Amino acid sequence: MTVVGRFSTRPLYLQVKDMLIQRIAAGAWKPGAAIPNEIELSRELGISVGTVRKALDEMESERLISRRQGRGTFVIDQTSNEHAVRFSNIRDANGIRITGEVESCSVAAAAASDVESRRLQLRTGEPIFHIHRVRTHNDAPLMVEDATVPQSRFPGLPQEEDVTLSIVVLAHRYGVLLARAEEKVGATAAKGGIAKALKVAEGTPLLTLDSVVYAIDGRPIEWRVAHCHLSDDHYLAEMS
Amino acid sequence: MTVVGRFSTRPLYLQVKDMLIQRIAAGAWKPGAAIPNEIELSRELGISVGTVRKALDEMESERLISRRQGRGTFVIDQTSNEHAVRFSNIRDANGIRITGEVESCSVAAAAASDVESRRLQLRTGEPIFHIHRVRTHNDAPLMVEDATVPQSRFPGLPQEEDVTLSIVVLAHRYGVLLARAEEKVGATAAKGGIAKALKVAEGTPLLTLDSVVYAIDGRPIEWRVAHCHLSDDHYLAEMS
DNA sequence: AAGTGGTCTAGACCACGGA
DNA sequence: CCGTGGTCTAGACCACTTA
Repeated sequence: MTVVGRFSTRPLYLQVKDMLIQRIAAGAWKPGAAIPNEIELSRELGISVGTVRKALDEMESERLISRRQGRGTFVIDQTSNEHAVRFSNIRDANGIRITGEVESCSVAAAAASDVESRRLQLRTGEPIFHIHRVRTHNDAPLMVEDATVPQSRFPGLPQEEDVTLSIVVLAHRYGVLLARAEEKVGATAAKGGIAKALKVAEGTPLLTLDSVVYAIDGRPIEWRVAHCHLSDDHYLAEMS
Repeated sequence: MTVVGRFSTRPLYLQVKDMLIQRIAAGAWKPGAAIPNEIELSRELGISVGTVRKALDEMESERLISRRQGRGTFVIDQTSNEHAVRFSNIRDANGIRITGEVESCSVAAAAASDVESRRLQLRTGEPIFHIHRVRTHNDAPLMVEDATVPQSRFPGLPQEEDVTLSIVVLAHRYGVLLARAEEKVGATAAKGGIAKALKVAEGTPLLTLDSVVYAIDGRPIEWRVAHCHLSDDHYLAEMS
């Protein structure tokens, strides 16, 4: 039996949450698998069920687990279709989130420039990867994107053949749990290589997305600048 | 003493929440005022403190109240600067949400067209108001917007001199509590009257916002189409 | 010091899902 | 039927704010 919280002022339920998050990130339970029930967890930790419940409730609201009455509590599979697109606000005509399919892709190692280190909260010169992608949807060009990620979080990335993956799936493979993203949206005129890649005339208005994805520890994981040409698709922001 | 929940299967804490929301919408407590403490509410309703607490926790997450340890629980003032801009994703250079200042404004009564009735979940022909506004920020044109609201929710609106108000403040005056909004974002080229109003050349890429604001009962309150020219400002979407 | 919300406990019973 | 999470209770003590 593990007793938590004896020497910390951090609320017990947050300590429980921290510990469970760590266990999930470490892969103690596979995605989709059930975790021990409330009673069992409370016994294991030597605390009350209500405290475990509060930790689990918060984790559910952060999309780390899914709880269903009568069935149990399950680790969410971040790589599933449903969750892999959670940081894309682009939706098809049916309102389904899409990311498109990667048509071409290239990776290069580099040192962080001033602006890159600022957006990713690194020191200038820290090693990073640049990932360039062209995405299509229904065989039509959808977007051109340039992503930057810190090498420290994705060691050995260029060896992987997985740079076509969405950041959600990629982060999952490297044991990074994602929490949220911020995306600046703008309108600019297509020009040069971007117009060519998207097969539109120069001057066509494009949606530009400048987004940063943050891990559960609050640190930035990916900075991405994308230029999109949306035909049957649209960008949908939700506010509450 | 009021006893709730005897003849309903709806969870007690949701009934409590419903009742408190109704009281707030009815103006039983003024914005910014403290509501009775947990113990008092639980005694008044003849239920446990934990149940009251669960209702209040949900209401806080929906921005209806604000709770502060040692002070009390307060009704949020939706008309305050902080909350009046909550459905605008446009931010200034400092990252502060802005809506701009209304430069010109006009209102007209009309019957809902097909598309309007669809977006606002009305029947075609139901009475609506059209509100046209031009907004500036720092003396530069910011956006041209056309809003549509159902007359049923805002009886006698044209008599008011308040059509320059944001939908959040307006809804508050008519006893409507807002919950969330959805906004389609696109990029189009400026033309005609819109280019003139925004003082930009024809063909300039503009951000178009097509948004619907929903009340706490889930029904649409406002449909708005805006064309924005953002110079020092930007549009920021947050995802989680 | 008094009053508030925040945390934590240790139960009880209910609603749901699957065997 | 059993096991799960969901609701609800009735307390205790703590941390914070204000007077």
